[in-house]
Amino acid sequence: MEREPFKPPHCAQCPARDRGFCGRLPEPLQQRFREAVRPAAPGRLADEDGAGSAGWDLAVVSRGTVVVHNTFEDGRRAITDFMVPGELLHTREGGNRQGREITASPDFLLCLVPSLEAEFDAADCHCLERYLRSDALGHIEALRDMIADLARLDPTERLGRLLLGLRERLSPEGRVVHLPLSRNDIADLLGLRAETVSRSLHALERAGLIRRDGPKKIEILDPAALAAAAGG
Amino acid sequence: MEREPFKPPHCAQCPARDRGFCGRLPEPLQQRFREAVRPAAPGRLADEDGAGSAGWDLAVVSRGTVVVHNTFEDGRRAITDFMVPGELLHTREGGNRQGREITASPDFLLCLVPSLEAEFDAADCHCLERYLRSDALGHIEALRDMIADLARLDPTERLGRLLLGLRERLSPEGRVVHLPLSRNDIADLLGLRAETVSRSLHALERAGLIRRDGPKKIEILDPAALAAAAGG
DNA sequence: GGATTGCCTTGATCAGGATCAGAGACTTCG
DNA sequence: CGAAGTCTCTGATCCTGATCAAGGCAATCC
Repeated sequence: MEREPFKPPHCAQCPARDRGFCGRLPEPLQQRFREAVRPAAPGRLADEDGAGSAGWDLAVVSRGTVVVHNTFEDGRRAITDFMVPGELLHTREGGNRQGREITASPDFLLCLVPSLEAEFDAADCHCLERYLRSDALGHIEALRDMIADLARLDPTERLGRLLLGLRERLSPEGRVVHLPLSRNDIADLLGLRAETVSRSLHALERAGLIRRDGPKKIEILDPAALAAAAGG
Repeated sequence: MEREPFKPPHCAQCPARDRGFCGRLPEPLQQRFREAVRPAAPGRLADEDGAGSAGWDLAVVSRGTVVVHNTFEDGRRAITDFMVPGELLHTREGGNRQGREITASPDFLLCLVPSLEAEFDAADCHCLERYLRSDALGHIEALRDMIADLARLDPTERLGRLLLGLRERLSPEGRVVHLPLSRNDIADLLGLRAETVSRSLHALERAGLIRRDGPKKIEILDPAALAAAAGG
């Protein structure tokens, strides 16, 4: 039986300790990674002028939800991406131009590695870079799926896929999803209005696919049927 | 005055020789890259079962257009991404699951590096990995912008932004854009129908923002005004 | 407690893009 | 050359989701 790997206090308390990016790293890199990572909650995640975009080489969401959104000149808003605990926060320096912002829920916490080269030897550094790129490529595919959903699915189908995606990311074992976003944010994420989100949730409930318990708590009664009803 | 760097025959003939990913590499890595890269036109870019997805570590589009599309169970189709000459083809092994495909125009040509580690020493390899990740992060931002457009812009605005984006990617100096996609493909890319694409092009023309010369050749008369009319 | 505020839900109406239908332009092929 | 096919464009109609409007509910504040 293997020895329990060393876990610094902040990792021991991390709700996403063994899931997500950290959990996917191979031992013993995972152990060294746990020692290098530092928890932090930057006052601002990113400035509008792009200056504060990246004071780190690598950031993992530990607690809370991080949201990426674009705002058009006339005020129209769209949420273009979001990350939950365990997921890498993909950004690059100077990436936050006009109208692009990154915000987070008030309780958020990040795990940061300010400089890979300062914390790891060349081999680990190289290995981490490959993992970072692999994660980025996976993220690209997730964004492409989002694009397909926005282009071709109706509101109820989009909502169904969002619920399934959230379950997979937040509680793969259970059937209850706690929505980390308000109706308005869900609308901005799915290209809808809040009223339509309400109506689509109602439709899913009437179809016997979900059950609602308050506005945020949603139980997926039949994941397979929900997936089938949401375009496969 | 610097000496003209060595360019293998296929690079000398490459329409995107100094642009895109290759052109952005620092000398002398660029030169070594040119020697390592091999032109190829794989019969199939990717299999449905994911087997053929990546027989290479790195691929740059040299000629033609590469298109990523999703198909839903009932036949609805969406183009989720596309690359033009000079751009990196971001994919990862096993990435092509059910309903996701990558295709290319008949004249396409890729530049491949089958294995970074086999072709470059550790330092160059590491440097290339960083460039690859940086490019992937830039691509993530482009996809996020696409998501915002699909979520919040009307058909004419989406088309305007597509035209501006194509100009920037294909001919930054000129004002004429040659559409690499059919009306149907543009519709699948923008979440519309081909009829709506036609009407929106007509609307842009009537507004004096573009001039059409055949279905594929479009002149942008006033890029700034077009940008303003397309949500900023 | 009562008032205020923010968020969610429901109803009625309206408009924009999908859908249906058909015609013209260009290419391919016999 | 004509025929068939594909692609593009235009017109008419319909339907879905946006918009406008109002009411319910919970948390916070005085």
